[in-house]
Amino acid sequence: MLDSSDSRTARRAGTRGVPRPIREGQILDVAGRVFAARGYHAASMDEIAAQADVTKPLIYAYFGSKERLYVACIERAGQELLARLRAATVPTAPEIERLHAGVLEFLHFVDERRDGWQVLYSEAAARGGPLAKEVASLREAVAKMIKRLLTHSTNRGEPSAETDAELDGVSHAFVGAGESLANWWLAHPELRAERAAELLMALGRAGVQQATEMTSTQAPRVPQDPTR
Amino acid sequence: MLDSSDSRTARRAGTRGVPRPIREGQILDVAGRVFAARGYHAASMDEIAAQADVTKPLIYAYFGSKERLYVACIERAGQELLARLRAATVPTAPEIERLHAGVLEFLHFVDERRDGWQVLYSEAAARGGPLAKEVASLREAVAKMIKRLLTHSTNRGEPSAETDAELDGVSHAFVGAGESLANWWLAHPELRAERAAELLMALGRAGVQQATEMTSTQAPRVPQDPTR
Amino acid sequence: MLDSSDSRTARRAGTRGVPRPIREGQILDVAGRVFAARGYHAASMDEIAAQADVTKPLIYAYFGSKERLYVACIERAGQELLARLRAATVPTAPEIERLHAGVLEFLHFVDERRDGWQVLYSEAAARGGPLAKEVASLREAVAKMIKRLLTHSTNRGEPSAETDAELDGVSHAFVGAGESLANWWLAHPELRAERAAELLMALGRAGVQQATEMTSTQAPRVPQDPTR
Amino acid sequence: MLDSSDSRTARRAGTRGVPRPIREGQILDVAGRVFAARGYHAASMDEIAAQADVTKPLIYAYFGSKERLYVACIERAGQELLARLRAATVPTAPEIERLHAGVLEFLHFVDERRDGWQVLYSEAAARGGPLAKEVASLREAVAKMIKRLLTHSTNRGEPSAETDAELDGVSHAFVGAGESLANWWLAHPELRAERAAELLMALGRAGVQQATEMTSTQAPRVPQDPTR
DNA sequence: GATGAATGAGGCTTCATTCAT
DNA sequence: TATGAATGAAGCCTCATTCAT
Repeated sequence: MLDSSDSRTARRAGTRGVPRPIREGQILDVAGRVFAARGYHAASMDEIAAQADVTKPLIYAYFGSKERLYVACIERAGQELLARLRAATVPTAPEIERLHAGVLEFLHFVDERRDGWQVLYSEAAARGGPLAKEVASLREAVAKMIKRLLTHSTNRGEPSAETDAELDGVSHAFVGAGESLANWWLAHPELRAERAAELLMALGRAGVQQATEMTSTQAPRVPQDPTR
Repeated sequence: MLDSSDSRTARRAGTRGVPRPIREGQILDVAGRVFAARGYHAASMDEIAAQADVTKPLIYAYFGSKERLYVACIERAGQELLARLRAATVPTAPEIERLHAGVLEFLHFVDERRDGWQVLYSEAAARGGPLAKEVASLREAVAKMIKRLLTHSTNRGEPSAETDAELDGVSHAFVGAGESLANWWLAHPELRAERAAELLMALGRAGVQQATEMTSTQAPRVPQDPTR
Repeated sequence: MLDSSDSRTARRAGTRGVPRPIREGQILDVAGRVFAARGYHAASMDEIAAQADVTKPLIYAYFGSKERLYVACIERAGQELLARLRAATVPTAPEIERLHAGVLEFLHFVDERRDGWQVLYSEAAARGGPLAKEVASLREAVAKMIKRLLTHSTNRGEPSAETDAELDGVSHAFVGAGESLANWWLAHPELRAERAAELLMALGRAGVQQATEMTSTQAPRVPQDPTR
Repeated sequence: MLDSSDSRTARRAGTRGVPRPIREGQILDVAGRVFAARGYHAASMDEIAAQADVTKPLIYAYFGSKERLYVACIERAGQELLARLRAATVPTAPEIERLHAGVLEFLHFVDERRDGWQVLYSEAAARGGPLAKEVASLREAVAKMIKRLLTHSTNRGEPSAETDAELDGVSHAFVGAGESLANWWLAHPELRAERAAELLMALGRAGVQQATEMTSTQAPRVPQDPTR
């Protein structure tokens, strides 16, 4: 299945004496690629070691376990994503523009760092173990960012507990929409990033609208048909 | 040593002579639960067999392989979901109401058949093998349904190729929004299904709006701020 | 690996009420074919049952075990071979002609009953278990027939113990030559059976010659080059 | 329960840090013995590992699979046999002497390396898979050597296509005779190797004679009785 | 005379992980 | 800083065989 590259026979190039941080970087790069390509469970330390041109004991010396290696990958990609989102959404701009900028930045991240993105997304739904937690908490972080944007853009005092839950819901829905669109987009590059962002923004604006209604009046349960 | 929880001594009740279709049902039930709880890779045939109170060879006799068992689970849950969606969205109603009914039905499905839903969602993003394919094709089916709703609700002839791609994108975004909201909702049952559906519908309406613009005029790239 | 003919799903034609001896015959035919094609170990009762259009319990009712089924196959083929050899080598003819007739009959048997032959030969060399014994004893029987032919054709009283061992050796060598030629011949049918028999006979005559020398004088250890 | 022969408790001496080539040798030795004793299918990796005082994963790391381990055994024994045959049959000697030397060397090989020989012979006839192929191709190699000896000893230009096939047949017959005699001989060591070789040589000389006739004139179909 | 349902046992293979240098 | 050698545990799968009708 893995070609003929038996991990035992793999001729190692034998780069020795590389300083630790650099090696860690190399390893994380490869690990990210492999995890993205195969998913956590199906990825094997053997393959990662072979592709990183390093022996397994070294990986264990540096990362301790497969799980910790995986977490390190997620962390790296996740922190980068968060940082880019933060940097892109300067607080002085109007909320709607911040959202737009964030969405665009997200799409760029996905585009540029396919592997990083896939590793984040691929196990997003996997259950069990502490693996899911790591990813889930990242989604939570992004959802929180979105929620803040939604809330702030309609500043009318503290939302009620019920309204707060609904805001959470909308945020998660929006995050999911972004993920799903991003994944579809990876397979359909004919759509320009700006246009893809537009599509998402349409949903975002709907979210803001919804949020506005929710925080102002008790939202009507059956809104009249807007297409009328 | 006498601990009855020894995995090697797993107590089998030993119901014998059960007709095949019934056994298959039992097994699928259990398998769905286990796959949902652990994910495909982490689930073990041993655990499924033990919980189904059956020996592994029987499962292999009936389903052939772990993968085929998994596919059977997906198929069952997926077909049920699709059927319910189709039944819920009677073609005579206005598009927006059909969407609303579909969304509601989806949430009910998720609520009633947590396992069925989780098994569908859990590996949605996993890479490799025919496993992802099965799930992906199901998503595609749902996305197609959504797209049809979006398109029909704005009847203005054939969309251009570019517009068509955008409709695809919106549909997938919407599907992702629904999945994500559903998953969040499972952990936050304080929100009533009707309200959750409302939240999604807000996004859906935005999608319709977007679709309307796209199919009528060449959509303006930078729509004016709706909050103004 | 076995096409899609899962033994569980195989639609049985459902011939019921067939008298036992006939069913046994059918089963033996199929079993012979399968054993010949796959070898004893690789052949599975499932496949035999499926191909014989019978359920496994029936085979067990009739033959008791896989091993006994195999032995039955060997026995049937072996007895037939021995019977044909005996019938072909009428005792009144000169020894050399009897040998020739036997060789020819053997080749005909191999030709007509490929499966029967293969099942005899295929495990001829396998070690372990009582399986090898069955085949080995058959070879022994044939070797003894050969030896008798060799001995009788050079009647000069009782051979010494040492000479007797050598006669055994020659006989086994001749049997092996026949088997090997037969197997080669199956893949090279361009050679007519009569001609193949001729080839073997050349070796046989050499055996007789050797036997003659052995039983008459003390055979010279280094015979002069006959090509000179 | 405290029986030390519990297969689950198989005492491993635990020699660690043995260089790979040496371990490979040890493993091949054991594997050859086990394959020879049980045949390919009946041999179990568990037994081989236990007898080699090594764990299974090591064997898999070094050989990849049961089949490849088997092939490695065959290759080693086969290459040794071929090498010895080549070394023994120096090209300067007359053909008949080369044949004699080869036969003797073969018997010595069988005698000294019982296991090596048995592993070569045991599955000689087994059907299916690449296992048979490996052995078959070795037989072919030996048959070719024999054929060359037969052909060269009767130098009369190119044989016709028909004659060529017959030469092939004779060669295979001779190979089979040798195998069979060798196997019989292993159980009857009272015969000295030189004498056993003599027996085979008698057949060999017959082969040469036959070859001579074939390549000179159109061989008579019914040669007169040589015992006359 | 025949079967659908079921199992105990065991085989091959792979994986994450460690030891000793 | 790095590795060659090695393992415990567990997973998937298949097989010959039986029970109950």
